[in-house]
Amino acid sequence: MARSNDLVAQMLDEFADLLAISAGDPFKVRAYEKAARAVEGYHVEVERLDEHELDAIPSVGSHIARKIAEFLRTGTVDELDGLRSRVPAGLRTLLAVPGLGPKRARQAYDELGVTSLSELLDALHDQRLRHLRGWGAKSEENLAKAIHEAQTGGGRIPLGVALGLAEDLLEDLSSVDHVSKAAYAGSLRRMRDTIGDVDLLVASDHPEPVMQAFTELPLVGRVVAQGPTKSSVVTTKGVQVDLRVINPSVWGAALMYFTGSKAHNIRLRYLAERAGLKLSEYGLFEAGTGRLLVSQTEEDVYGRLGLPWVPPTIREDTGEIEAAVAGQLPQLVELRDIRGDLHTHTNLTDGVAALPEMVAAAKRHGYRYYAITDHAPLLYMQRMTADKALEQRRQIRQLERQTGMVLLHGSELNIQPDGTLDWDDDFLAGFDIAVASVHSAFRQSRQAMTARLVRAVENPFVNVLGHPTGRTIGHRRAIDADWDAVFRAAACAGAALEINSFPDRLDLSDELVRRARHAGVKFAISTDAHAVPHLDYMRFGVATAQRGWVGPAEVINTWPLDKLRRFLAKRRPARRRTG
DNA sequence: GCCGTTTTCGGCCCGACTGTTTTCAGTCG
Repeated sequence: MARSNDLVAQMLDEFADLLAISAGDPFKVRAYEKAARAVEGYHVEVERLDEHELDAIPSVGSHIARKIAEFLRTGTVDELDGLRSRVPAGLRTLLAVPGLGPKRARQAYDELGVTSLSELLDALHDQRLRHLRGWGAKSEENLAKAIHEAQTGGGRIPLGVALGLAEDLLEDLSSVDHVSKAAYAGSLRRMRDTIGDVDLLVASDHPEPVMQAFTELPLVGRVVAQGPTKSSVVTTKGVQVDLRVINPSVWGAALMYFTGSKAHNIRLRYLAERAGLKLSEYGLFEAGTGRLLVSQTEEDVYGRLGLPWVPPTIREDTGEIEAAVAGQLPQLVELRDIRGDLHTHTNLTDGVAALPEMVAAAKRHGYRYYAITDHAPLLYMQRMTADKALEQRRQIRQLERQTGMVLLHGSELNIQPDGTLDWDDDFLAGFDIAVASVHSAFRQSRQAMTARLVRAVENPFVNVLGHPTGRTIGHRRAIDADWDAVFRAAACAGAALEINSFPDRLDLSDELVRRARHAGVKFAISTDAHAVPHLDYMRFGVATAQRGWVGPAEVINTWPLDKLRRFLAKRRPARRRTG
């Protein structure tokens, strides 16, 4: 089930949204948002805390602590119910439209009675919004575009959400009688960045009770179809989940079939056909006699086709079959290869955990080294200063001595529209590592953006280009640049490209990763963690790297420390003594 | 609503960008 911290954070976010729509005190709105982030990232499950302990969470005071306690006790909060009754249901969903905030959502409701996305689309269609104060034709046009983009995102859900849901469901299913194996398949197992519906596979000799249990799970909102071996449901949150129950003896063939991709399966069946065989979800058979040859494990089936087992993350028919036939499947980077995280934040800027907590968590992950890369001054809202950075460096050195862990003091710099960065060279030279990222002016022309990124990666102090395209999945599209030119420049200048593991970023994307490889760039797979639980996102970044066919040698944070240090240092001019 | 070695009251993330406004409001990061 969902972590209690996430449920509480959702509750507080709803509080903040409804207050904002009700034109409440903006500082109060922010207080709820801040508390939501603090709870979400808090290292202890809030359901285990009493009101006094809740109050001790930074950014949670006595009032919010009381509301959290009420929520955990009763499942709701009186004051929130009151707010809900005063704000039309549906109005809140409009805040998810990029570019539409609480003020304008409220205005559309007050003056046009708009309470839902479909009513907003009607109003757009009738050109009624442009007559409201502060609106015009251009705002209508931008809004229509934003809605269109969000919708053609296609109802797909981010990998991280789908995986969490699948794991919750599998945990429930595994405890059902007669279930011998349970796994997720489909695009989720291939770790695509977004997932259409969740495919689950269960091995059992008694399918009916398993199906019955599945359709009665608490997460199920609606049963779309229910049969003895296949059922489809829609969860309470609107995600479609398909379950297939198969005999344990055909596990391997079924898992292959339901993992896909469709294109990969078609190629395999073609290979089988040419060898006088027939491949289906029930196994690999002799075409003439129909005799079953293999079906139990994926390795068995691939093996009988004359192929090594193909990792699910590359089963897209983009060359993996040919490589497998030739015995040249790439060695892919694995989570266990990762020796450290090179992009993380603390509460010195917009993280929610203090430096010692993050370092302790990194140590629990078994990392050999760990970089702290808080934001730099040009992201004004973070109020970073040189003094703060130096004080943090002092603390880091002290923590290194205390924990015996190798800590790299870094910074996440801001790439300005002209490609320049925060701080001067002397100050930059004091950092162990610098990640440079675009945080503003996302809509420059391709030419300007390319020049901007190239200038940034060519800066001798820049080691990693952070979340290179700036996309947030389902929300903001990638910036426009000549990526091949950027990749060439990065490879030439010795700057690594980040594969940001945050599930709504996954940036670079698998496709761009593959292109970047061809330019010979190195990668840094990092979490961009803003809280302790975010460190677990590493697996999403690793999966994205795998989808891009990346091997461990190409990933700088699989390297031993001395090799990593040489990579980080080699581009820098000899450091001038600054006294 | 949260928070505090300048404050228990009075601040609170600050600037860019966009489109609308004839001087600024809303949204975003």
